[in-house]
Amino acid sequence: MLSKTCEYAVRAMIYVAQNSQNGQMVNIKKIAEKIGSPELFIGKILQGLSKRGFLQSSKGRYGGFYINDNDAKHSLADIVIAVDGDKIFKGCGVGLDYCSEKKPCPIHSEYKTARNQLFNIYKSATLEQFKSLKGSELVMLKRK
Amino acid sequence: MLSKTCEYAVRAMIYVAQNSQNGQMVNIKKIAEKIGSPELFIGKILQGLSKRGFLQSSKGRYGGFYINDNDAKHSLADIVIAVDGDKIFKGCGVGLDYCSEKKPCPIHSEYKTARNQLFNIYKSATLEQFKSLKGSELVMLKRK
DNA sequence: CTTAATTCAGATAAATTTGTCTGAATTAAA
DNA sequence: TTTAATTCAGACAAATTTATCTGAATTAAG
Ligand code: SF4
Ligand code: SF4
Repeated sequence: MLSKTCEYAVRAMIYVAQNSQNGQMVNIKKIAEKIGSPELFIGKILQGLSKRGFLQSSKGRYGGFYINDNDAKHSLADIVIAVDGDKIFKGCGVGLDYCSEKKPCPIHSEYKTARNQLFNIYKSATLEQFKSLKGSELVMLKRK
Repeated sequence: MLSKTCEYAVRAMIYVAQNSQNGQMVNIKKIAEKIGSPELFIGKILQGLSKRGFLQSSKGRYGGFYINDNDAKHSLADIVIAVDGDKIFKGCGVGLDYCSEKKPCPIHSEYKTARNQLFNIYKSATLEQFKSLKGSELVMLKRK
């Protein structure tokens, strides 16, 4: 399961991607409102991702965040790993440090398959894909 | 991803199940040592599960915990849900409150499939299965 | 140039999860 | 019956995650 920080990050990135067409950008206030997160918190999160090059920011009045064509190539998995690390995609089903392929437990093989599948889902879902969902097909990114 | 509490719980339950043959029981100290958890913490966790009927306890000197044939029918999913709730098996891939089947996002359908598969894995892995793994085939339940 | 709105940086605070302490109750063995 | 080892209950503490505050730097518009 994703951390709250990571959930906010993914939802925000999707929202920003969807609202970055031709020079458009969005500010923290709007983002927080749309994804249902604390304003200052998602601010911090995006500032971090921005520093690491996952999205662009523009300071000063009328500034905000946006995602260019290159940024939009990132997958949800990229974001998840950037924020939460890869434990969710690589970790053991019962919390052991390393998957002991030598002496696998009963669930090991199946668990690994399911985990890989989960990874593939997040990995093949790019921001670009979400970007192309417009208007009525726009996903509701706010909880409840 | 499971909480630490839940990981300890699952590993402990597996260990207790594996060491509950014909009247045998194990105490907290031994369990903690074998699964690599803080002693008092796994104590608290098992006391909770015991109250809820997931395993049996015997107080006083030479007491400890054990899992009877009926308890051993429980699946890992039962334990996970008891400790962490079912969010991990039912929740949304990006942290929304409810899966909106009406307007699904691009990952919805696949995500749901993977999530269900994960559930089935934990659900079909019973303590009984682990119990039958003895001796050299015994799983290493300690981290690292 | 001034102003207002924004990102940014670093400190702080609140909430939750994880872990510990203390002592009471229980029990089997000696 | 005494003793030692255990579970149990409830309070407490530490660590981590989540969230907020404060003020500085930046920038476009007027
Ligand atoms: S064999 Fe099972 S318990 Fe061991 S690392 Fe793999 S998933 Fe985890
Ligand atoms: S459609 Fe996607 S975002 Fe919406 S609830 Fe389902 S998994 Fe979550």
